[in-house]
Amino acid sequence: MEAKIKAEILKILGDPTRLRVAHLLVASPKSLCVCEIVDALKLLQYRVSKSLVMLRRAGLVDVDRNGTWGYYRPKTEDETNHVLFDFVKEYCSGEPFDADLAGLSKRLVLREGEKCVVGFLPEKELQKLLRKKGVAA
Amino acid sequence: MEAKIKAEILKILGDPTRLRVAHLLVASPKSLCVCEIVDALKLLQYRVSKSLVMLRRAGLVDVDRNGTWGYYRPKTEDETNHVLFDFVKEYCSGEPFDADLAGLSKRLVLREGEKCVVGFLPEKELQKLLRKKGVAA
DNA sequence: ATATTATATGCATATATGAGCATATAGACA
DNA sequence: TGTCTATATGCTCATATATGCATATAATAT
Repeated sequence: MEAKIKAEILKILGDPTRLRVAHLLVASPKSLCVCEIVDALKLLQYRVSKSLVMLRRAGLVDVDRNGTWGYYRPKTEDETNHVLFDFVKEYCSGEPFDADLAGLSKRLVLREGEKCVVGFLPEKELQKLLRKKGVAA
Repeated sequence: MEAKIKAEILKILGDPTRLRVAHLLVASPKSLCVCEIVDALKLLQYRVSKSLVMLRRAGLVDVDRNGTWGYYRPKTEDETNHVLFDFVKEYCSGEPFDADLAGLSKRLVLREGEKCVVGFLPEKELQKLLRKKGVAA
């Protein structure tokens, strides 16, 4: 039954953590690795990791692995997903989604050559590195 | 937290029965009473009734009561819902959603003066009444 | 080799949810 | 009043899910 699958997918998005992760990926112009998502959303690593597993199982996201780092992105190859992604982008406005995106922009400053080169950091450490890069915290 | 509420709403839609009911209401040009939904979707009355309660609690649908009959409709007064409804309409294509709408059209033939005048019917009874009205089953 | 780091996962437990059935409520009408 | 009938809801059970923690895995760096 097709309704079961479609409902299943909505159920996956029906959790605050997963919705924030999905929204971040959908709204981000770049693939993101787990540590970047952790820092942007300020969530525990295992929570993000588990969310990504479920989003992947649901066929919503995919990962390009690059050594230890995994770069996640919305699975746009699947035509069916476009409607869903457009919706997520429009539906997830306001807080905390805006703050999530702001957190992500900051964190992405730490990339070097389009690559993630640090893991997830305690807030203080992140601020310090950002100052070093000359970015206002 | 706003994400919690938005996720909550998606979770409500994340169940096949509720998704079918929601889609039927969103796609229907008219408010529908419970018995019409039951016949269109061929589900048990208490399942439809419970789904409607949850959709109502989530602020997605509303009811105009008319004696024993309750006419349900998507709650469009809530601006936030428009994005959601547009999505549901687009996302819920194919089966069983198309068949649900077809079942609804047939059932709506039984209305008299825009009002529902019969409760939910066993399949045979429904067919008989439709033939009486001169509609191909 | 060893240590470190990024990411994934197993497990225990508490809680939530769905399915199914019986029954309550309340309006309509004889 | 009493009986239909449309709709709502209470209850129980089985299953599913979320949470939190500890730890596994596997690539990298020293």
